[in-house]
Amino acid sequence: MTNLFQNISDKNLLKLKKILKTHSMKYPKNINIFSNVNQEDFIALIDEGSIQFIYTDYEGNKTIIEELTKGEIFGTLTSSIKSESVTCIAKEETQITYIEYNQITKDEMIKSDYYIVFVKNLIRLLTEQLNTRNIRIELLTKRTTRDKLLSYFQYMVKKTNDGSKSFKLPITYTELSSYLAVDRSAMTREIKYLKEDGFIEIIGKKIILHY
Amino acid sequence: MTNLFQNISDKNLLKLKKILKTHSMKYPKNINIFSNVNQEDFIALIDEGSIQFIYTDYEGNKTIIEELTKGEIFGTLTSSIKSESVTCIAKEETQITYIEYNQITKDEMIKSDYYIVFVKNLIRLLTEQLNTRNIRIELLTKRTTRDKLLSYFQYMVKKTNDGSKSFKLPITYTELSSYLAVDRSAMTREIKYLKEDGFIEIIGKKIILHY
DNA sequence: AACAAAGTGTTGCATTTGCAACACTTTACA
DNA sequence: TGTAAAGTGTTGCAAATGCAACACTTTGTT
Repeated sequence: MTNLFQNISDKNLLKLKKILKTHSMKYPKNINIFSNVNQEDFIALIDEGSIQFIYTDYEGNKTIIEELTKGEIFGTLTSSIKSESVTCIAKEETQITYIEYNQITKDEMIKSDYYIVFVKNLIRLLTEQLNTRNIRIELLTKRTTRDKLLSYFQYMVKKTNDGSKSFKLPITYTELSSYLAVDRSAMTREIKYLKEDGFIEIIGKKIILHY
Repeated sequence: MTNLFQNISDKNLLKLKKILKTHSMKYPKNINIFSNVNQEDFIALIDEGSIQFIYTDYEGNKTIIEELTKGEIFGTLTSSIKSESVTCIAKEETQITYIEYNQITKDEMIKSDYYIVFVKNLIRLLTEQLNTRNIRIELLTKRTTRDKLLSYFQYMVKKTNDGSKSFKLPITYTELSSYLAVDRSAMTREIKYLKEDGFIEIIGKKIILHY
């Protein structure tokens, strides 16, 4: 996992942040971030904590569009921040560092020693995010809940990558249903069928694949 | 829409391509791109034409995961290229320019005059792609075909942005069903209901919203 | 420790959806 | 220009799914 400021020494990091004129904000749990976004384009980095982008439809139903945690970035250039029906809330106490987009490409920045490293990190971070989006899209395009689950499980096993064909679910089942965009109870039912059919075995949050 | 080489003069572009050691390939229609990807990380730019990433499941069902056209980029860092079950085919005659990832951050490149511009373009292109992914995810997480369609239509009207509440469907209905991950015939049926319920009006590929 | 809030598992039922099959239209190309 | 391929519209039917309601468990907070 790339860190936006990786390979930059602490001393240089301070200088860099000064040049970029970053500023940080702390948000308590459940607080709505960005009640009013009408500023310059910016990049936001999650220093600590995690956030959720939640879509609320005309009937009040809520869907988690994306969840970002420590180390990930988002911003006016990359997210659906501008949409009225999407709110961004802090899932826990969260600290965010803001970097104005213009600052990144100004002369002083370009001439600095750490510019290249910073830009490299930024590009890598963006491509990593693209990857996570592509993976979710691949899952969401599955025709059935069963296929979504089986694919998600396989993906998690691959990601875990200890020799075993198992993994520990890193989120709640409720969140998983939201991630896969299926009804929670219907998902629970399908998981039951998967167990009955011998595809999987579940001990708490540990899921073992038999396929 | 950002172009990877925008704001670089033709003369400089030639120099830049030399430094980056780009090379281009032409692919005829329906040809499988990347039969064997085991090389360095690279970025691929579509100069001309368009490509599709197609997922084939164990039963042989095909799903279009993503479609990229002229000006868009993809590559080992950003796509599911490595997956065995995903193939990439040229939808029409397509020319692709390859840029090895290492070349972008080598000294000679960094010192060149157009480095900043190039990197700016690259970052903007990546964020644009992130946006298109986020939008598709927002559509795919809708609970029903009706909601997917209504949201997609609204998005298209917004994107078209002539005063009218209408737009011209830029793809076939078959492709739309794949994009929204629903059965084609079921989608056609739902569109019929939407017409009957007065939500929309369709003249060929022109879709007019009444909501 | 005590309570509230969130998460989980289950089920019946209505609705939506996918699937398959078919006829017809439009598009592509040799 | 004629033929094949791809796209479109339709329908019956079976299967999958969402929804609602409920009980129970776990987690979090004061």
